[in-house]
Amino acid sequence: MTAVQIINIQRLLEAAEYLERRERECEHGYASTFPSVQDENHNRQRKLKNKKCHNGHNRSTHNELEKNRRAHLRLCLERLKALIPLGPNCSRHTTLGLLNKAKAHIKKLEEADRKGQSQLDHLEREQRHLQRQLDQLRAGPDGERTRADSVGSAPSSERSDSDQEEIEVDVESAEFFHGEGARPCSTSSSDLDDHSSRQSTASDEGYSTCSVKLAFSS
DNA sequence: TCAAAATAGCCACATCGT
DNA sequence: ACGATGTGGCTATTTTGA
Repeated sequence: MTAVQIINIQRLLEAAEYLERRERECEHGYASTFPSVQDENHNRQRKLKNKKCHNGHNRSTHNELEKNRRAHLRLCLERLKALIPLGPNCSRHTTLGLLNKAKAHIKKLEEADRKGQSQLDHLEREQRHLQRQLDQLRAGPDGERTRADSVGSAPSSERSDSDQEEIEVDVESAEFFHGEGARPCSTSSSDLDDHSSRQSTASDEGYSTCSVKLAFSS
């Protein structure tokens, strides 16, 4: 089906809608304009003042607009419903209940985000601390080797066994956080079934833990 | 340019059906 | 009790015509 055919069908539907509305409005003594030609006749019609309606809206048009507005509200509510966990008895929810659940869910997400950020800060501080320790160990007790940029270079053959051991331990801890810490609030993440928020959280954590791993495994 | 008219959108209330 | 709908009123914005 081509785009032109789709447009034609769309116009047919609009025409049918118009005829139906026209027929309905004739019963009440009003007349509405065809939507697509409304723009063309816009100026001309503006000049013809509607004497039946002092505010320019006839009743059925106003009702249609109001129905559309409420349909849009319902659609938004349905979309909202799809985004929040509704629990076991999700068959029937009032509008008020749904909005309250959404509010609680947003609060929970904000709290999870705050905790995740806090853990990220803690891990970054720990990383800096361990990096300093590593630099000190490489420099040695006499301070002869002071190359701070030797972390990213190839492993030296003169590295001591204790250095090697500590690096391996750090890599393990980094791996642990990469696997387990990707979702820092794992205790509460089981009930967060919002895919988008989970994705964003996981990706953020994944990025940070990746940097931790790179710093230690090089 | 500006006042008046037209239009769009929101809200509250009433009523009806489930 | 709750949702859907009709209705009138109000305000902000846009359009029109002098």
